[in-house]
Amino acid sequence: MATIYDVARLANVSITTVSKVLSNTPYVSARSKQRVQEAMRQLNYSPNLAARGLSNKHTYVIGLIVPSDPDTSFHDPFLLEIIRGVESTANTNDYNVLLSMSKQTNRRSAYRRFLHTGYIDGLVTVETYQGEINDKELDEHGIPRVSAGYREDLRPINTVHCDDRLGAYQAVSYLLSLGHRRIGIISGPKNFVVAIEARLQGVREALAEGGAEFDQRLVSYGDFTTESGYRAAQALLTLPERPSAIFAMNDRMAVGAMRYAREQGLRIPEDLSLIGFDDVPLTTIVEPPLTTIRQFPNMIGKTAADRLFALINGELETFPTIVLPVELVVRGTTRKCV
Amino acid sequence: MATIYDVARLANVSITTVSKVLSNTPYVSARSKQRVQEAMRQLNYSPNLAARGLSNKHTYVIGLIVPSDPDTSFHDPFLLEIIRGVESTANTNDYNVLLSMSKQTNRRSAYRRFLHTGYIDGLVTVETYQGEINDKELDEHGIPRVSAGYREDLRPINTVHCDDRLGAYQAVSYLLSLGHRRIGIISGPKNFVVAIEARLQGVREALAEGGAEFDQRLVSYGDFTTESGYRAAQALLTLPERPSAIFAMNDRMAVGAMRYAREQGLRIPEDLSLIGFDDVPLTTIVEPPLTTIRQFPNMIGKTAADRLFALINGELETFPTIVLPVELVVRGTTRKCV
DNA sequence: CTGAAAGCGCTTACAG
DNA sequence: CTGAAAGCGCTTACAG
Repeated sequence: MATIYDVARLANVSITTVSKVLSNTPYVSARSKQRVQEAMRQLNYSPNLAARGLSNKHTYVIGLIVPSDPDTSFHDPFLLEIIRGVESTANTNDYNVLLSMSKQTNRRSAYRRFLHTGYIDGLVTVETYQGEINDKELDEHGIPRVSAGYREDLRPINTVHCDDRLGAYQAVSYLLSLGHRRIGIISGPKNFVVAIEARLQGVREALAEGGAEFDQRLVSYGDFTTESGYRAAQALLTLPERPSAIFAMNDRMAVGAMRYAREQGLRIPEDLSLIGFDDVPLTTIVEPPLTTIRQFPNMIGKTAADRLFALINGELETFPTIVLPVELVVRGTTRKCV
Repeated sequence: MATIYDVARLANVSITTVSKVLSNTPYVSARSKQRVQEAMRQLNYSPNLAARGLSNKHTYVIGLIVPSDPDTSFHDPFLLEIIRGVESTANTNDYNVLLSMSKQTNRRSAYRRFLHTGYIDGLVTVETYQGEINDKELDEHGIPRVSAGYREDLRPINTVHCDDRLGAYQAVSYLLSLGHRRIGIISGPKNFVVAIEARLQGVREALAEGGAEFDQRLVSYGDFTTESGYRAAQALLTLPERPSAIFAMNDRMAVGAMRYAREQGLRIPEDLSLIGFDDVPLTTIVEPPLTTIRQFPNMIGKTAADRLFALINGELETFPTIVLPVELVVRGTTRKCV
């Protein structure tokens, strides 16, 4: 592998000059510049990033910490899109991304490897359950960081997520517009970092606006798995006065609910309307395809990375939470209440 | 951040000595060793990897290049498991992993960033379509590399994948044992790197052994998406003498086939048996749950990383293809032929 | 067992 | 505009 010395020798200049054309400094003669560039091409030269980082204090890599509890694998497609978003904008900025999916127990060591070894310039974290990320530790370290995806507004800075409140509001408003009055809610778990509270708030607002009442008995809690959706639907549909529609806080639980309803001989959407959240590929695989609230995980990843680079470059000291749009996608599981 | 100088000063030794205890060299007095360790703890010291790498020629990071064509997102859960496997064994070896999911067009620059910047000690690649990876370029570079997952045996070294032939053999043998004689095959695309040929070979062997004939008209080609499975099933089920069972080369196509069959009023498994490949979560979400051939992507990732470290450490010069087990998982879509 | 010194490949004041 | 020199934080012969 060619080094800066090889280039300098071939171009007949000093390594300082080579370094200057590398960093695009203005004060280099056109002649030197051209010769250096020619030499670089001939030698197929790329600067060694470790060396550059050592003198630079920039490593040109960011860390990406994502949860990987196999039990929460429900979010795979969503998660993968976030990763992909981060990765693609990192690439366009000539940055590499170091990935950590370590389990809870290894989290600490992931931090160590990432932070204390001087390997990264910044960090984006995707959180699901509370307590996964140690804010204090990270803040003390002082590394630029942005939190992407699920995170609730515990910390109203440097985070980007979708408009959870609005999504839930749209879902319930739509059901109300179809004439549904008794609307069951399948919520996510309370210790989940995803904005359960924000979504419930959206539900309440829609209900209030539609002149319907929020009934706590119509709220059932799941853990985002299909099975928990099945059980939650069971609780909801065996109520004395069963709901005519259900809004589930993710698609998988909606699918679980769908299965339970079917087993009970309920037709969808004739006897029960159903609406999910996320818009993962699964929604168009089930029959009928699931009406849902779409999120844009790729955009979440891109935005997070973009802001992180602003932080790293000092263009930003901090930034207020960025809330990304959601949209209602009407498919086959919703229908007028009869 | 503390440096090796800080530690040396505090422990009252030279940095050489600190470096020695860091690398666990035997010839250090117990006393020095203890003092150094104490100092490291007090300062919360971690060696700077860029510096170490610079003098070492080891960076302690491996690259992971995976395909990310949105169109092939079908493999997400499978892919994520491979990534997770690689990452976890990298971690236990104190290695970090640099991820690249660049699109085809950016592939080259991913290589550049990874290889020519001296950032990685080794590489694991996950390939899907032919031509995604430039073997020649990589071989010339001479970096240790292993290919994981889908890759066909074009290059019978340094690759790890599942036993494609056996999987297909098991699927078809099972259908034969249920009395099926006319068995439709929904194959993957021919330009896919996955071992389509090996699987077709397994099909032929099973058929021969069962005294049935291989009929090319019963083979339909899809591209691994649900939609292509739907269309392939259409081709197969409108044949003059329709098959009583179908083996699809992935679960998504099997699900597409399921949908088409249903639309035609065929009951599953009463009128048509169906068997997939991979065993992704989807299999247990559809109704009835899909009989399939299970792969172990996490193990593929782990094994690939493990072998890569052997390559990096010089314990191995090269290794012959590692073929991992598969297993038949009987669920609800297969039944005796009547 | 211990440490001074050179070197890994770059960048950045600094002097010319 | 150009280049000699110091320094980034480590490791590794080498001499003691």
